[in-house]
Amino acid sequence: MQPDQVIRALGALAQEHRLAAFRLLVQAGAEGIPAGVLAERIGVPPSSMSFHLAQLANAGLVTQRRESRSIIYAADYAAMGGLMAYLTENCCGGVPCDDPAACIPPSIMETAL
Amino acid sequence: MQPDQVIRALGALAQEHRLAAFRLLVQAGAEGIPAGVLAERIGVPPSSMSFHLAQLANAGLVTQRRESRSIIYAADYAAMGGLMAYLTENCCGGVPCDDPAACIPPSIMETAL
DNA sequence: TCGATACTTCCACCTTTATTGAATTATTGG
DNA sequence: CCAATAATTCAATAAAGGTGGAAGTATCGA
Repeated sequence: MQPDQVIRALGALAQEHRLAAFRLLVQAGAEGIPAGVLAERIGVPPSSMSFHLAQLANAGLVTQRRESRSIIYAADYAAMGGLMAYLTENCCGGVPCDDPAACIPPSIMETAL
Repeated sequence: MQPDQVIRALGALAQEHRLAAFRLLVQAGAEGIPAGVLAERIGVPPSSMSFHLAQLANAGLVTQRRESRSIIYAADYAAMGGLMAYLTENCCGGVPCDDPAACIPPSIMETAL
């Protein structure tokens, strides 16, 4: 994952409404959620929701597909995994670690949760 | 970790120079790196570096301590762990998972890396 | 106490991002 | 084709974020 794409992804998630939308999509799974439903659940006008979804899509965090009149958005788990990997990369002083949970000491992990 | 703090953390990382600084600090470990060294390595003026470090500190991602004339910054692994936990929370449809690597299907994980 | 070093704070300027109503495009049922 | 539905694009505005020189604060050595 390129640094540029990582920054776009982080920037996309660093916004109240987009973070809310992404989490709803992550929970929804492959089935996804139509744009209108997301707008209603989050409580923003359709035009605002569309703006935010475009940002998430541009960051590669979500996919979109048309289904009749609706456009259905779904979380892209590959992108999410890539982001996580980038953030935990080198987290033990340059030594790549497969398991972030093991990379960050458990004692610290507990206080963080 | 509160949503508000998550957004601040994501926003702090969603910037070229700050992401670079944070990664250097993550690799440096508890020893940390002085502000001036970070500024030099990243290639930004001291005042800009100070601005960015303040954002990272405000987000709780880094700690600072004075050591003689230098102010030394270090990554806060607890905050990093908390952020990771928040992002992977509910990533399997509401079921909390201890191990994000297991949560995201391995096949997808590979294509992401 | 002076001068040098290491940062931070302040300030003005500029760029980017967020918000919404209104207009536009795409799709479907009658 | 037409009206209704679902979303997006446009445009104007407001708010937030980034930059870097200049001035201010803290620390140290002589």
